Amino acid sequence: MARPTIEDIARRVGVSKGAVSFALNGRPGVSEATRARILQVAEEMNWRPHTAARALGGARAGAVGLVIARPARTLGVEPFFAQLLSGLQAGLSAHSVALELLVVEDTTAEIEVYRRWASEHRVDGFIMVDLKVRDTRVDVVEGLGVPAVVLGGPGRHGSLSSVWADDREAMLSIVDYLAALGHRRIAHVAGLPAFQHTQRRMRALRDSARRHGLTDVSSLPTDFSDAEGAATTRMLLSRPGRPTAIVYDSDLMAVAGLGVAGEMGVAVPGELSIVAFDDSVLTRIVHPALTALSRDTFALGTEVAETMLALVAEPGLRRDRRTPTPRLAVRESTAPPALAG
Amino acid sequence: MARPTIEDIARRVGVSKGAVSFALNGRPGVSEATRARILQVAEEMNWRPHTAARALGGARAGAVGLVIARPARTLGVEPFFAQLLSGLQAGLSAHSVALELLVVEDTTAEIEVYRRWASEHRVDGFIMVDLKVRDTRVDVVEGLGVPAVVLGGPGRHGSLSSVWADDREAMLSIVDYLAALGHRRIAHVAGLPAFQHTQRRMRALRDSARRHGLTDVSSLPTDFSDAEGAATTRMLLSRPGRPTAIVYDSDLMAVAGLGVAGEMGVAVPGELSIVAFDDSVLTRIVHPALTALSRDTFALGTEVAETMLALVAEPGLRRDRRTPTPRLAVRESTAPPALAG
DNA sequence: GCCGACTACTAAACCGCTCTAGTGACTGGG
DNA sequence: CCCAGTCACTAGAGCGGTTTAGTAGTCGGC
Repeated sequence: MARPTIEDIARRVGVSKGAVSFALNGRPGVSEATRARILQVAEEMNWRPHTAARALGGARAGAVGLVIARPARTLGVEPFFAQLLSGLQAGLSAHSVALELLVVEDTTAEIEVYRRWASEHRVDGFIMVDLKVRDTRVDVVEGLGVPAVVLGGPGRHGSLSSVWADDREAMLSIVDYLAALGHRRIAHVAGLPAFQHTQRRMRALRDSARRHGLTDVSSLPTDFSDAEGAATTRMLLSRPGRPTAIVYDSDLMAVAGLGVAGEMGVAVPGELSIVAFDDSVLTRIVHPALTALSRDTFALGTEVAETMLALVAEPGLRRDRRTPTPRLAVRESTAPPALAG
Repeated sequence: MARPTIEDIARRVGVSKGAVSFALNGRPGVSEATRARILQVAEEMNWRPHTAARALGGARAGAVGLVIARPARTLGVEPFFAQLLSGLQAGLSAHSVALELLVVEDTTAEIEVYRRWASEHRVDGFIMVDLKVRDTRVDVVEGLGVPAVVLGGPGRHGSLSSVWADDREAMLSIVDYLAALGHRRIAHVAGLPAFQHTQRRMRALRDSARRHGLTDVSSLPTDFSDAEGAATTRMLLSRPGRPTAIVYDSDLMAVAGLGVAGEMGVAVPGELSIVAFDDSVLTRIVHPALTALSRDTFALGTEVAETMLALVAEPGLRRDRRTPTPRLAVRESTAPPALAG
């Protein structure tokens, strides 16, 4: 038999389609005896629901959408995304919800996809990342009437739910640590300034510097690429009064920076301490291993997934979930600064 | 208006649903004038097809499935997958086909997902990776009657289509190069021996060694993790008569190996040459940059996507596509072996 | 012994789209 | 002038579920 439908089951059991539907969905309207028989026959015939048919009736699509606006080629290099994806997967697949993934070039295209997917009834909700300072996506998605979870905060994300880690606290802990080691000239190789989290980190750095009375502290924006991370490092290390410590907004840039230091003969951690704002194998397999802010990105993903599922189950709900503040994993790339300097 | 349907359009234009359907799908049955009016109204009303409704009629689902059997946490670290994903995305989204991604624990679960998705009519085809030596998935998917593309070959993948790069040629070119530099003791830190591509590479290495008259050449299987890559390297470097060159089956393991060399005070490339069988930013940002087999994984992804789309459009088609043999990108990690040895 | 409430079910509408069979108007050939 | 053939379009059946309205049958209470 090609693909049994509930009609086939109904015929075989000798009841109506409706009864079968009730039985299979565990809702009242059939006796326990009948339900058992129906379930048994369904099992025998190896019946599976036809998702399209279900979705047509106005029910769930059984999938959530993740749209990432980045040049497609660069997605591959960020361990963060891959980890996040894994976590999302784990959280969603436990409930048999699929993840529809799409990488687009820019925010305009991203919005277009949200519109399309929503109207095509393709997904039950959206997951949004990389929130910008003044993000046009928020309004659009709010207007779509489809649940959405924003990764990142606290910040301007309107009425949408969010899951976030405390970037500010994290940055403060890094500066505290470096200052305690004796560093007074600290540079911050930041990410795209358009992003909310970049802004939060830059602000935290400034505040912390003031608190510690450090005057030679600065943030330098980049586009998150290893190329710009390396170029910025090269620039920092070749100017007089160079920093004794650099904080990188991603592990990838930190590793690129470490490469530059090696190339320029700057000893790490002897002459330069390096801290990465993100952790992954990357920071552990290089030599020296990098001190890094270790947040469990995988867990972050599962957290987002769960929030998403809760929202889908109960529309109108709003949830803001703060994940544990990441802690600093101290490795070999940080040490007190050289006395000269 | 909530969500316009073709019925709404039909009413507004003053024609029947059928006519609207014909017009919107560019098939004959309506005059050009009517078609133009319908398209215009559809545009005005911002109509979008309801994918579920379409799929219900027996048409396309508009998505293809990729199931990866790996411990979810490890997915994040392989640049290869992320790159591949990007390429797939690019190829599919150009035709508005979505990618349904699922990470499962093992092959049994993977097969279960294929079965479920096929019977749920959720996807139009499957993309399979990591083919094993005797892979049970092939038979199952063949029996499902859903088109599938296998990444990797040439090998046993039954009647399924495939896209592959020539691993054998690639390994031969690496050994040729190392032999030409003067290396005679070469080790190969391989991946999981259960995989077809691992077997092909190991066989190629053996054959090539014989051809070059090299006797001290061996392959050591690992699980592809950075941990086992590092451990194997440690073992290799600490035994007497250690290799002067190591070929790693992935860029991640190569970088891990480089870290071990640094830790053990073995100079690269002075005392040890390192070649990675995969390329990504990883190999370029470390210092020294690694000589690597550079295949365009992104392009591989788009190639797979196109093959998939062709198969969906024309069921029964079978295509075996060989991609360009990857070429060796020589960087700083390879040099002639030290004279002493 | 009748009414109302409840149970266990059936029949059929409905979701939005596709596609086939059918219809009326027009055209052209004999 | 009639008939076949084409064209442009309509009506409506189906796809596989969910859901609502309706209907027997049973039971309990007064």
